[in-house]
Amino acid sequence: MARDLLGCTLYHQDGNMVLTGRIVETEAYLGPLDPASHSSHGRTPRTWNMFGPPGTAYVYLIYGRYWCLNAVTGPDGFGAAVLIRGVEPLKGIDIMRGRRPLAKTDAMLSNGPGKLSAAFGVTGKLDGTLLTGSGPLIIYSGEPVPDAQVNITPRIGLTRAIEWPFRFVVRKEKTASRSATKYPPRDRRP
DNA sequence: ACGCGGATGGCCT
DNA sequence: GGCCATCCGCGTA
Repeated sequence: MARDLLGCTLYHQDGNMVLTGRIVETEAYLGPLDPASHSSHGRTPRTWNMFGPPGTAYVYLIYGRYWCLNAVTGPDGFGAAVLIRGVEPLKGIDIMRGRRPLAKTDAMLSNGPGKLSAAFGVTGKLDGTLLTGSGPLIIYSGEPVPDAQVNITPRIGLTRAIEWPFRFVVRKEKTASRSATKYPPRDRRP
């Protein structure tokens, strides 16, 4: 699912504003047996919606400042999700600029999980909403990204299971998050 | 390009 | 009390 979410569209209707972007970087969290997954500590108040049905948004606060958006991908009650790590801004760029005035380029508006949430206005209010329906936050299919354009690397920012190759990046994307060039391209299959 | 440190607050033991 | 799926600015090259 992390692989196939590349190229999909992130859509957010925020009041009377519409923001969209193309997903260019994702990270997989495999559920309770994945030591880096929030779900590995069981269903707690914070991780409640990570155990929801597939298509649920799991939005959590990290380091007290930044919201991170995940799409639940596992079966209801299982606790697998994909972190959306990078988006190429498409619509509503002026709104995003107003929210992230320090961004030097359009790409830097949303090339990171905390950045894209800030640019799109995604907060904990959207935790638990359905991404596959007609709600304010939607992910829908877009132009598929061919395998030749997909890099697979270890995940980023973790303290456990850091070598697992579950990060997926559209190659040569300026909107990939930090450390996009840190890891060389690998086999396209984990 | 890369590494470091500070900000900052909720969650879990 | 100790994490943390982060970001930014500043230092060194």
